[in-house]
Amino acid sequence: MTVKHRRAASATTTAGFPRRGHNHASCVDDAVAAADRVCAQNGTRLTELRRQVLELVWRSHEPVGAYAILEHLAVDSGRRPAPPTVYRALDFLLEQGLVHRIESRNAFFGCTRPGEKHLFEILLCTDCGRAAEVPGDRVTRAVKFSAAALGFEVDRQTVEVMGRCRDCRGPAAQA
Amino acid sequence: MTVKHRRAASATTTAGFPRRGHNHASCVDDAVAAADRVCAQNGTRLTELRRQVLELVWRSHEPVGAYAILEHLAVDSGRRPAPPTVYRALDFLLEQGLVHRIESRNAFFGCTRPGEKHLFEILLCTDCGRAAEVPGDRVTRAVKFSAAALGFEVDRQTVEVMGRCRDCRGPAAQA
DNA sequence: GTTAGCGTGTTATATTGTAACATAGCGTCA
DNA sequence: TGACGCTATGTTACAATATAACACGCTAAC
Repeated sequence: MTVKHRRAASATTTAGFPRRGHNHASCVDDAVAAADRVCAQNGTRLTELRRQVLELVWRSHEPVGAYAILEHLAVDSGRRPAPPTVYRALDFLLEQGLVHRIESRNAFFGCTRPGEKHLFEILLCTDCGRAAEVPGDRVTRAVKFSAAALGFEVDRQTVEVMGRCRDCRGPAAQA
Repeated sequence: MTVKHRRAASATTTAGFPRRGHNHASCVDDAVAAADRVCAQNGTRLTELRRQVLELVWRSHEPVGAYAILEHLAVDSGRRPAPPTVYRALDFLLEQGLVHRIESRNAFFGCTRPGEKHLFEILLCTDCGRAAEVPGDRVTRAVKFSAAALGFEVDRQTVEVMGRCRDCRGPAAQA
């Protein structure tokens, strides 16, 4: 809650796929800390349930479905909430900009730049299943450009890129 | 089936949103003609059912859901096929590159460049509900660029842009 | 005319998402 | 303090989207 959180450098703020064997616990911790901060700024409440759901989204770097979260909640806490409970928590987290929705998978994953208004693209590795968020400035400009040519006013955009991450491509791509 | 179809200029090959009051029947006709050609080239069969589904996808320039297609089939032809029937036809049309899927809507709409291997973006007008396909070369380059920086190998991409089309923005945007 | 392969039909069910209403917690202010 | 209002969560029921698995029939090739 103190000011030192404002620029806490960490794995979660790193664009791209994290290295194998990275300290994932700190990804989660950072995400929760950032969420606390963002909610405080926005005057909203990161309740216990919402925090739990956020942690479950951050359980790995693979996008996670709403019903998978529901399962994990059941396992972790013994109670099994009904779907609306999970969807409402996810809606909240989406509104606060703490998670993103991946349309092509009907799944969610943790935002790596919480609290910053930002446009982004999602890279999805079809081998390992992980997702990574990368800044979308360049793509956004390209989108705006072609839209403008048609008199189309851009409100928001979804860019999801399927392919293989460096780790899955093997040593050849590690350069 | 004759060679004159190969370059039939038409509304369907126009990128962007068609003008209000355009001759939509020719959009549909062109789409079916192109489908015949593509299937002939690919050695696949545009069966009656598949043609019907394609026509229903082309019923308007708004993306259409699988169950809406199912409804229309029921109305148009008296019989009500089960969901797998429609999904199989849609899968076929997707494979042949005759329709696109809009992930953020769970809906489908007709490809305006059938038979050409192409990368594209989808513009979705949140006012009138219409979709338009536009060439995605610029966006594709931007996507490749940021992916390459992370050693990510792009296979395919989904770019969906929400906003307002020129018609819906009114005269100010008609310039 | 038999047969292999493809396309479609059919049944059942899985997966994802929401509407609508009930209950509970919690701060505020008369 | 206790009634009120607001937000969050619980609960029930259902809607919307999608697929698995197996049956049947057509047709093209031999």
